[in-house]
Amino acid sequence: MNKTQVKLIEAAEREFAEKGFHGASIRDITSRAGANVASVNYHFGSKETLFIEMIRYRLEPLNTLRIGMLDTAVAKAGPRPLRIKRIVDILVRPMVESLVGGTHGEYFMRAMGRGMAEETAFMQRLYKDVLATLVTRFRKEMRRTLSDLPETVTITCFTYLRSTLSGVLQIRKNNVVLESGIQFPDADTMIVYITGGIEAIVRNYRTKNK
Amino acid sequence: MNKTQVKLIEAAEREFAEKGFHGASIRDITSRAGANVASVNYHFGSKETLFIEMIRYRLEPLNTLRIGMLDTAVAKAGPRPLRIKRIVDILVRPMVESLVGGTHGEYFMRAMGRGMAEETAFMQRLYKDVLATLVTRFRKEMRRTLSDLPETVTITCFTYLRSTLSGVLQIRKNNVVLESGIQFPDADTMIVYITGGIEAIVRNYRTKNK
DNA sequence: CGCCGATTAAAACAAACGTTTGATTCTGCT
DNA sequence: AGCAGAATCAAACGTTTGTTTTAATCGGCG
Repeated sequence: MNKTQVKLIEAAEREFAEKGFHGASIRDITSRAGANVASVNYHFGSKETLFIEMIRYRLEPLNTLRIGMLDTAVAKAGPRPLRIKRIVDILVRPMVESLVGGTHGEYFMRAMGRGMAEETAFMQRLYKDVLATLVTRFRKEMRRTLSDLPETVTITCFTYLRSTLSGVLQIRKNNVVLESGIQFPDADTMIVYITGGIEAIVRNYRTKNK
Repeated sequence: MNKTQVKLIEAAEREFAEKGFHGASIRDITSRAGANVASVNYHFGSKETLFIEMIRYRLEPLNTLRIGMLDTAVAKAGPRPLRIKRIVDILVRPMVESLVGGTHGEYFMRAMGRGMAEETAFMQRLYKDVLATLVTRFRKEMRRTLSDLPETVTITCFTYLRSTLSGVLQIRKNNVVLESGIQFPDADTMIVYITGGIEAIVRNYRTKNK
């Protein structure tokens, strides 16, 4: 990954974040990066691949970090399954904190959120390339924690977790639509919210089928 | 709203749902509607206005319904503030059930979800036209329920509620990205989840500041 | 029928899009 | 210095975009 490629990726983050995949043009991106129009196609082959590589560039280290954290947590817990809150924490915190921290984080997350909301076709590729391992790994762990419940419940919980995450990702710091008093999320509250939601679903299921 | 206009709106719902605002073209929409390319500009003035009118067409009745339900609930409760679950229920159920019910609902919701994720500029108009009243009304009610807490907590709760909602809206019945075992949400579980999340935030705040 | 405003149809519009080309410059190595 | 391969550049490619224009058609009313 050379200098121009990184400049292009960083420009792409901002443009995709602000305009979405279709809304941002290669000319916007390259001129922001101070590069030639042809540079995207030269270095990445296509606009789609640029998007994918942009995701991979930030998400791959993040995901290995998360899987690492999950592994050590599991190792430390021994035979006991992890608590819901722990799983959610590992899944959410590194992501949100990288979002609040560095300048790029915010743009990247929104770019990803919008891209995932927008596209259908080529997102399969992104899923298989960068997300599949993470999702199955975390779902397996969640399954172990909720082993007494049917799998559908686990899936439901995971669906809401993902929806909340992707919904939150799309919030921009100076929100336009939601204008009056939207609050940029911090990791702690978000974990509390998601965990609370999941535990409520579990509780609800248990009392209904006891 | 004449026949052609309705046909255009229904076609727009599907196209916008499947391709997003920028991804769907006027030619896609008109040819699906069996109308001429010029019809959108003749009847609605522009692609953007078509989108706005499409939202208004479905959302306005839904919102008056929701505000009506909230009013009667408040009237019945008398001086007592509504419970969180009640507020969430009224906000979520009519929406999700119109989504699961009629054929159009699903497309419309996804179209809205994607549109809101995509756009920045002209969504302000949509917000002021169709969403503002609803949001402030419900937030006022939530504020009354959580009156012992600082307003920032209410805002936080409402932010997560909105994020979850918008995240869930974007789920498509046959999901591609999330492929293996995503579950289309039902109103009940969704209400349980959101309420559980909000109550967890509230609980968390109270124990920290007791 | 004959007229008129409303609607539809086909064609053309300029602008913007992603991508390709071919020449030019830059870079590292012998 | 001189060469080869990589990178950059301006220019142009063919499409597609939203929108406009102009002519044809429709529907109701006197």
